[in-house]
Amino acid sequence: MGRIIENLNLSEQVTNELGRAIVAGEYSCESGLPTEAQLCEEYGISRTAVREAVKMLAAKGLISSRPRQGISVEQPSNWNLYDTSVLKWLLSSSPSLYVLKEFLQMRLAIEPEAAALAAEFGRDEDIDQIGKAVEAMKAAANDPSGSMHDADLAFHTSILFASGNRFFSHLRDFISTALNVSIQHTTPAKANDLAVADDHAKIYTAIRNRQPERARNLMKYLIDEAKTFIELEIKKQG
Amino acid sequence: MGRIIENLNLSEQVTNELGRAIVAGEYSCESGLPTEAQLCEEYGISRTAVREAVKMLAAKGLISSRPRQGISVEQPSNWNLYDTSVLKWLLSSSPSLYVLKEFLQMRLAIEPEAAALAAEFGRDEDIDQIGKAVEAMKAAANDPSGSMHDADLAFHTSILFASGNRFFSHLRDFISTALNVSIQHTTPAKANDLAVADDHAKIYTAIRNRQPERARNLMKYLIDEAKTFIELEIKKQG
DNA sequence: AATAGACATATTGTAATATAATATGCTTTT
DNA sequence: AAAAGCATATTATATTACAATATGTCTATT
Repeated sequence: MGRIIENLNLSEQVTNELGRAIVAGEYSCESGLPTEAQLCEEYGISRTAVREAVKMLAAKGLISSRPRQGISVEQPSNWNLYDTSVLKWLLSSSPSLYVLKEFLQMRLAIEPEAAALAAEFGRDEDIDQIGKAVEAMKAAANDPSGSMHDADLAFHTSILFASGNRFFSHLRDFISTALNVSIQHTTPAKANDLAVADDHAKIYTAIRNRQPERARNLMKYLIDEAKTFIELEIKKQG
Repeated sequence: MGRIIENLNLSEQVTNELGRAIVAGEYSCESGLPTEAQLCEEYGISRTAVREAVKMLAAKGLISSRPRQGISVEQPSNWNLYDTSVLKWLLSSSPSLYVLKEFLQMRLAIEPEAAALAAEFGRDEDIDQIGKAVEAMKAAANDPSGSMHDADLAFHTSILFASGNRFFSHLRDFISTALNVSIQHTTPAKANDLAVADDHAKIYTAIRNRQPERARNLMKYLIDEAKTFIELEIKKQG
């Protein structure tokens, strides 16, 4: 109420708040959600706004509503995890180290294959974009004001795009989120930045030289390192 | 499995129709969509229903709407391809052989890794489910009345589930859709059914015996065969 | 003539209210 | 005790009204 965050209109705000609450487990599958009328009162808004929020959450697989029965929470296995909002709500509620491990397992499946596809089928102009990202990483490694993080993101998303496969490209938000979480758990060792940039450059070169197997293996190695690091962290904490 | 209530309410019907039209390219990014008022008139329904449909489509990343500007179509790269509805609309409009190739590239990334994860971390009771699917495949191979297709689906989804990773499990609808499209393009060679069932059984055995690398490779081989077949088909037609 | 500001206008955003459809449980009937 | 029917709670749909917000046009000032 008091604080105004947002470009978001009313129903989007309610969607956010309800989505967060559902993913955080504040409403269970059994208990369900309050009725529309109750939600109206709770938020002090009209039924129109509530219903629009309900429809949006239903579109993301989080809830379903039926007459006389009310609004029920869908099983988590039906939630659309590849929806950016759902992912955001999930990260804001789960202990992120475990989610991070799941992220890395997915990245290990996706990214080496994407690199191989980019090397095999990628269009030259799309591969140029990977090169630009590598240059930006090198620059950021030398210049502390440059954003290594942004360049890193650009590198990985440009490879997904260069794969020429829509289903890979579309995972850019997913991978970006995974990288963001990764960063939060990685001690910023600026000294390594140049070595990291070099690892990335090697992948670019393999793609540029149309060496799918080499690109795949280098990418696999890159992510495996991060995974090993995280598994150590989990062992420490748990 | 097939709990399907084809009983769509009004806003869901409109969502379907508009979603299909958008994905089919009947509304471009530039032209945008008709105004809410026009849609009301076109479909002969109230603004409530139209707005709810618009909100659902916006939640799936297909459109966005702003005051005074109207409803605009988002760039296809923003569409949530991992939404079951969006996938359905996509398949109903695209030449499916090409989409099928993209599907298979994704499956080649996901499923071998999922099989390896299942072998490494899968819970025994989840692996049992894979075994049951294999038995069902064998039974269907001998008994023509049995559904090979359903058993095949169950096999692949149970491996995703046994991976223990939510992001893999959630791709079950995606993989199912891919398999369905595959089936449509595969000549039903009932004679091979027993051999096919045997290939699947080997993967199950590898997972059961906790051999991640073997499981990965066998699965890779299985999908690669389908991919090779499809690439031949594409060469024939194009 | 150029530019800032005011204003008209079209379109979505929000609200309020009314009625219909639909399940669920209770009651009545057999 | 089982079946039929009714009451009721809840979402589904429709209608109307007004608010908020951009966009373009017109006006006034320089």
